[in-house]
Amino acid sequence: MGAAKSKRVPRAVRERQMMDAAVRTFARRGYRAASMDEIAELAGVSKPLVYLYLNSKEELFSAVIRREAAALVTAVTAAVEKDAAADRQLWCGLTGFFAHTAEHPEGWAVLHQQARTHGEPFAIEVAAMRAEIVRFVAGLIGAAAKEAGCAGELADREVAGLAHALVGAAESLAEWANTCAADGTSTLGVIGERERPTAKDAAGTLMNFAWAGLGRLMHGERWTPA
Amino acid sequence: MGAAKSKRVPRAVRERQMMDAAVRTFARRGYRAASMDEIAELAGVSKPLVYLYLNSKEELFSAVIRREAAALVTAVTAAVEKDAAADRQLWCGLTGFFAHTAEHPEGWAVLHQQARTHGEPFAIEVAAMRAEIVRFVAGLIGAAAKEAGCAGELADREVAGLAHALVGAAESLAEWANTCAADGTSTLGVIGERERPTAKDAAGTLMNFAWAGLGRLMHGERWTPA
Amino acid sequence: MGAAKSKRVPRAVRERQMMDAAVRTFARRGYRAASMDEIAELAGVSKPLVYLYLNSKEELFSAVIRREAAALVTAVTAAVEKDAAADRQLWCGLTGFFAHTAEHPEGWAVLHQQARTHGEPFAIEVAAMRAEIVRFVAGLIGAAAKEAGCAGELADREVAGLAHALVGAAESLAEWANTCAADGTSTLGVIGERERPTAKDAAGTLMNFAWAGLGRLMHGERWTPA
Amino acid sequence: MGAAKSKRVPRAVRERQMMDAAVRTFARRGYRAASMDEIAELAGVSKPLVYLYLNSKEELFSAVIRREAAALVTAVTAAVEKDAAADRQLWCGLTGFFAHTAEHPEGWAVLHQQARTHGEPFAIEVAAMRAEIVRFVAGLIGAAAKEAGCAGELADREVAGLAHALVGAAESLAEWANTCAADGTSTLGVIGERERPTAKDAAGTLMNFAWAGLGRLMHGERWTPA
DNA sequence: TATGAATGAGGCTTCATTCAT
DNA sequence: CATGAATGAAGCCTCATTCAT
Repeated sequence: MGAAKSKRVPRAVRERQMMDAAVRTFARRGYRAASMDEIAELAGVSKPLVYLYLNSKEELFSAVIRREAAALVTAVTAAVEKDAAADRQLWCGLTGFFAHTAEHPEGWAVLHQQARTHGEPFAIEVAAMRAEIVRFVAGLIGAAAKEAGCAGELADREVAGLAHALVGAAESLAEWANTCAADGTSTLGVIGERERPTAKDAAGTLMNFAWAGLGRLMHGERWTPA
Repeated sequence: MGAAKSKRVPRAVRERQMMDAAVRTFARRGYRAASMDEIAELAGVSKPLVYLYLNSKEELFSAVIRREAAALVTAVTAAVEKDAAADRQLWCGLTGFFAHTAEHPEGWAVLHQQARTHGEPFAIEVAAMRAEIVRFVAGLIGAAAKEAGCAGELADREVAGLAHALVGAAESLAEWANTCAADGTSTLGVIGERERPTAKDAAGTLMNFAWAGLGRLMHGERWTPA
Repeated sequence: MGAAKSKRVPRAVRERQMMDAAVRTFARRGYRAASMDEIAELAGVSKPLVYLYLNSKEELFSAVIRREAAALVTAVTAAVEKDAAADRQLWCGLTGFFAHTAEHPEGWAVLHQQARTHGEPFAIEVAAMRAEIVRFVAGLIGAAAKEAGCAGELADREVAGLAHALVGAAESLAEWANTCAADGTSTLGVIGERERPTAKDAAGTLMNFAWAGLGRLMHGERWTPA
Repeated sequence: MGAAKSKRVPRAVRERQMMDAAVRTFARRGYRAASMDEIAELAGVSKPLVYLYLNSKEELFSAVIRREAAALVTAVTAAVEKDAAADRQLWCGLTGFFAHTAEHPEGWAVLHQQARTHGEPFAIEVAAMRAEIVRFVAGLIGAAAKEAGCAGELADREVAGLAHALVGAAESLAEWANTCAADGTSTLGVIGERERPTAKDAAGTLMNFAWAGLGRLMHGERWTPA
């Protein structure tokens, strides 16, 4: 299983191997159910070495979260074209987001499902990353409003709420996509759609879903129950 | 502790007490970290009685999920006005959803955070409930399209994607609202807004966010990257 | 080994069995080297039961110390004749002390060797017991001085030092006696004397050693280096 | 950390550094709780080097005991004036003993507290040292008896018991003194006196306590319970 | 002379689960 | 209907010790 049994590996490499194994295991089993034994075996090392390098299950999880969060933020940031129009930037970011979560489903699972479920010490790290992204999106919405010459129509608070909803929808779509994609053994895919959307499809769906609506909002057209 | 020590209680009542305790405990600690000891104590009974009535931790969790899922579906279903217009129906459903998740945050936490995080046996039950809701929403979108006389503009697949995004956004908002509402000690609420939105506010935000965009879509106005 | 396998024993009894096993094991191996496994086996129960009743190794050790300290103080206290002369009281106390430590060598070993060696939480309990005894002895010395009509000759501080030395000598003799008495396998007994002194012998030795000297001190005869 | 990292140090020096670190660590933590890691770090070397030079934890501890025991015996021996009167010799020896234990509290702690607590292999080495000292003291008592012209009054066995008690009292005083001297944070010092006695004070206390009594004994005056 | 890399073994603790009453 | 007594299995973590350089 784990890597071919190669002895005497430099620390940095071993640490990466261990964290890879940890991401996988935490994603598959959840924080509590994942055992250090399993992680060590998957990494192809003995348990004491994991402790020597990463100190404890908690610190290991924390390190994993930080690494995956940084990778995600980097991917999204790198995907946007800096000087494009706001809608273009948002589309780029979403595409980057969906592409990254599709390529690293286990990292995304750890961030989205596990970290938020297991108490403050971890949730805070994820919340910080999420807040960064929400701020970025809110900035784009605000910029778009200005570009459209209707800054006054949207209160800051409203912009924040919309950004939150957008990010939430994106997260939800990403998880849904990954659930569909799981190998054929999963019974979950059976319910609902089957084919996994590409990153561009997902981004397009979301842009259509939201951006168009934002356009109306910016022109003061609001939906009201009555 | 838990309930006042009253002996000789009929089975149905005892079972409800146990499941209430279980919901609370699972929501607070997560599936793995919740101990049968804690659940039994919180329910005010001895552990063997829990096993006598609910057989095992797994079955107990399963029963909890089914109960909470049914309650949520019932609440949402009951909230819609059967013969109203599609947008009105959607708004009603969303309002009912946000109201129920706000009144039963622990049930919602178990459904949304715990059940999906802990392997197939449980996730399937939640996925089924979610699929039911998604179908309902998709039906509304389709109906709205028909009402607007533009059925042909939206492919079924597109409708399903939009329904998914809408449900995802709603779930995200619901969780966010509950996180805000947690007692002041939570550091998570600090990031982003502070005041918890009412159910109607949340539903309105989402309708504005999505419905308006849907309107455009139905008229064939699509957003494209180029 | 451990007691004949008797199931379903009331808690109080089981707790005593466990503590007996613990005293034995701690005395034999020392606090750190004693394993909960060994204690449980010696007590004839499973390890979880030990934890259920006594919570942790630390608490178990603490409980053992308290029990043994109380037993020793009780034994010494019970041995003195309340209204006798001071020297008689001291002799009685010493006899009781030597008799108790001889009958409970493992308890004494835990108090004298283990508890003082393993950090404050435990050492404090023993120090408290020891202080109680030292105060008692100091009181007797003071009383004797008064009886002899020479209260002024001995400063309080001097009395305390003497009491300390006397208690220390008694402890040392008790340990020495127990070391001698250890079964034939011990190589320690070979060095020095062989026959174990009786409690009365030991008390007599100490009275002769110290009391007679105190007599001189009380009359102002002091030893000086020059 | 420990010493400044100086490479290529001759073996003898390195060994001393290691044993110094070991004494300190064993005194602070106890034999079992002391880890080879901590010792190596405190010595400023890598763990394999410790094993290369000292083979195992057990041998290291043994070496430490031998070194400290030899140092103590040497100090006591060197302190006595060879041709002085017996009482003078005893006083000198006690003074030397208290001075040495005060200057090397960690070595004394290892000898007195740790070595005797951890099984035969180590206890024997300490017992041997102790026996040597006891014989020396017994010799002095015998000599004193002869000097006083009353050799017949004291049986050999009685002399041995008295020597034991005297040594025990001295040990007890030494430990008590070191306990007092520990930094102000120790709660143990609070019980009993506060100021640490000098070596000469301690020796004087003991001489007064014991020697005077011995004088009486030598003249046939015995204390009897009745 | 000296060390970074690595592990087998074992200890403390907890938990889901079952008897016997 | 209800429980006090009890345990097998497993998890986290640490340690003394060695290998290859």
